Amino acid sequence: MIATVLKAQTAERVRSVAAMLEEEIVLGWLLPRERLVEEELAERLAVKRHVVREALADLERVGLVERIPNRGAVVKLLDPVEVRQIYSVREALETLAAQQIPLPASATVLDELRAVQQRHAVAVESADARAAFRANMQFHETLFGACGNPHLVELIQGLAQKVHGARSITAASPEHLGLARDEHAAMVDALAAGDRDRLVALCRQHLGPSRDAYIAAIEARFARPGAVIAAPRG
Amino acid sequence: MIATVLKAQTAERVRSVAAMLEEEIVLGWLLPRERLVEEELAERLAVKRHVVREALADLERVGLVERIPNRGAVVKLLDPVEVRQIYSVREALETLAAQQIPLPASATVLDELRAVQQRHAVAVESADARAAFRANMQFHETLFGACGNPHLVELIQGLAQKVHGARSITAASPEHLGLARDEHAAMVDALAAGDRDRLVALCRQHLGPSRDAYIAAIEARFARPGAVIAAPRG
DNA sequence: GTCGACGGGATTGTCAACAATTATGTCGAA
DNA sequence: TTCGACATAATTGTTGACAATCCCGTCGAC
Repeated sequence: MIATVLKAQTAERVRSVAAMLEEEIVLGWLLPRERLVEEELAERLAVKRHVVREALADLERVGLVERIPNRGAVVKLLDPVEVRQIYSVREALETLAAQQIPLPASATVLDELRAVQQRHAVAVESADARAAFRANMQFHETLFGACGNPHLVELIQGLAQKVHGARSITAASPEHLGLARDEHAAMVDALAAGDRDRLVALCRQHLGPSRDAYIAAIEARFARPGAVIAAPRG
Repeated sequence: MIATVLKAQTAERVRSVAAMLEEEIVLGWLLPRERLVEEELAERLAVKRHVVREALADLERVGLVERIPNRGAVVKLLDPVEVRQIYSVREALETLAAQQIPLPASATVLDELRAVQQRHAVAVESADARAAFRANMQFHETLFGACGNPHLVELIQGLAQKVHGARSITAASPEHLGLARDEHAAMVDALAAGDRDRLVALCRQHLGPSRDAYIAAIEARFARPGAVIAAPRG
């Protein structure tokens, strides 16, 4: 949990701190609505306060964190409506990307994908949530990166980041991790076989469980007394 | 061209400065590859350097500006490949949004749209590029905002911002502005008539001219000697 | 003449002290 | 007890000074 940044330009340290905080959020170390105090984080991560400040600003832009002037930052909790909206766009974008991947996939892509998938499987096996998270991210980056449009990939990743706050539920659950691993394997098969319809369908299915688990968790664990549980929507 | 920010929280001042720089880029005051010196901007906009710094970080994240460590920021120039990629995604997202707008559009939306369109028409008539730009932005925000998914709208706006750097070509051209005005009018008609196919087609068509003008301008005016003109793609 | 060392100037990056703001706790009066 | 005024602590926001870095022109050695 200790930062390993000794000599680096600030920009990199900021990214590093932001990434670290993001992981802590995904892994459930930092829970929604939890306060993020600048000085405390600065000391814990062994950086100066202004670096933490910039990192928090970044995370706010991404949508993982909420900042209120003069009051500080907290881990953002999405309400179910927002989650559904985000997943709706994710589905459209990932479908779009999947449709543009040249099939059958190149050996380069397949090799890298299989390597990453291997790491993911190992991480799942050993219940290493952090490693699983990283491998999972890299799997999707590689997969969608194959579509050839970096700007599309950027959007897909940005949307994935937004719902990271809810990830702590699925990121540690063995069933979810195992399911994800199997679905990844199926995607690689579809890529190799050049079966576009199956690939697209798999990408779409892949989103469902995490979305539903997230929404369920919000309603079960983080619901505010008096908070309105909104109706489903597009 | 003078900032009118007297008393405000820093966050707002940062947004204000970022918006001002964005406009100067769109209007051609700041050209691609032009340097953005922090102290100079700070003095010109009557804010502290630290505010300019944050604003530049924002614009970098958006993609309007490029920052190199220890060397500062410059207005980013997209190459034709990137422009095509971005417009490709824009088309997909705007189509998606247009398909989700409830038809026929509500009176509220139509009224606001017509009001904004009116302002846009006036601005075009009087060749007020800045007002036209603002009205244009607001028109699209209102239009796509009607789809009901704020996250989708956010993505659409973000992509539009990315290509602002090239906007200086079309933002001042009377033909382009006039064409945009007419197309906006047609969109409002389609919305009122509940003609989804026409609406979607119009949104798609609306993107073409600015994209082509941008690419042409890049190749004609900003091409680097020795720069490779890439083939069309995606 | 070309190349590398060197220095000055311009610009960005870093920092810690200070100011401003908000939250929290205490006390007294009704 | 309950409420509000006030003081105090915790935290964020702001600033200017200083350090580090890079660009560029100059000069000297080969």
